Amino acid sequence: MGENVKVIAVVGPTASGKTALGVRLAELLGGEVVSCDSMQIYRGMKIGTAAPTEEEVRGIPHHMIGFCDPRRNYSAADYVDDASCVIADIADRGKTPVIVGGTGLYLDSLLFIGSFSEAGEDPAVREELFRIAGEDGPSSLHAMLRAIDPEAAEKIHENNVKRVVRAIEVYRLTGKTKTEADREALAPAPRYDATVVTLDFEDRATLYGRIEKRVDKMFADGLEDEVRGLLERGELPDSSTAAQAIGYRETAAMIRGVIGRDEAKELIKKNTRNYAKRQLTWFRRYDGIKLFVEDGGVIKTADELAKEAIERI
RNA sequence: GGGGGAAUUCCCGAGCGGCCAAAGGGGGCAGACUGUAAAUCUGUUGUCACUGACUUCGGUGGUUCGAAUCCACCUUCCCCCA
Repeated sequence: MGENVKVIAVVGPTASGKTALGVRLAELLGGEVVSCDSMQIYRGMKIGTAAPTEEEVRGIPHHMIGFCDPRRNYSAADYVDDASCVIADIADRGKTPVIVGGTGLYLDSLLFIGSFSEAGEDPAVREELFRIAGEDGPSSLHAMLRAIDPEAAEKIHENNVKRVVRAIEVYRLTGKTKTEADREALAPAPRYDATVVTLDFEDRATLYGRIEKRVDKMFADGLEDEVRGLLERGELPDSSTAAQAIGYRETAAMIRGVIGRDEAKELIKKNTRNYAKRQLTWFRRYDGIKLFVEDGGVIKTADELAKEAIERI
């Protein structure tokens, strides 16, 4: 994987039309799609993650979708390892990798962070640290971090227990502070020659309307059955990353009778809106090509967007 | 027809004479993000000429140095008796 491998990345909030644009770009450029989505990774989670369908794919090969057991907790580091191989392979065959997805951390990791530190994960350490936070309060845990890595403590809010835990975990595992480990892991140069195309909306209400429609469609397409199946096969344990996915956690709660159907639907819509907002915030920092999906209130087609993008590459 | 209760900032909801532009929650908006990331967390949310001023707590009029808080009437809603 040389730095001169050219890739194009299509990013944007959920329901912005990334899939169609990605496919169209792949058609126009002679490429294959590499998904960058932390939940489409998992097997058997098609409807709720809006994974591209047979019809949407239009014969373009798609990678990094539906291959991981949902009981397994995939990570950003796993993604970089796997996606790098896929991209190298596509490039070797003389085709253009088109990265399509909405998971900011995965995209950053793949495109801009050289490598991860050698510090993996240790469930036992995490459990212990979470216990401390639970019993003595988040500030105690944060104080622990401050003692070993003041710089990280400065950056991480004490209430953000997950991150405080990770920072201490890195130290426990490697003897190096998180700050040191991250510094070492940063590569001097990005690993690809990447062009990032960011999708956005002039009017947020348009996006929200699309989200609403998409969620209704998911239910109509059988989201409930999909989730029930996962639950019955024991493939969606509460502790799994997959069980955190929007649409799945609410539907699971509905199936268990914790919330009603309408409530579940509304919750999914709201959570998806909030998620879309976070994605927008993340993607705003990228340089590259910014495309608005609408033009004076009219939604552009994938073809129009693709041509606009190619012109500006 | 009679009796009782309630109207609070986008929503729910506390406040019951000064410390109230008004707790808390929800929602919205903005931000952070290096192995859980569709996760996790932070800030902000009446207006402005913003360490201060101005307009808000159903409406009108009172009481008071001072009212979202007390009184009168009006409007709307809820409950009980008929």
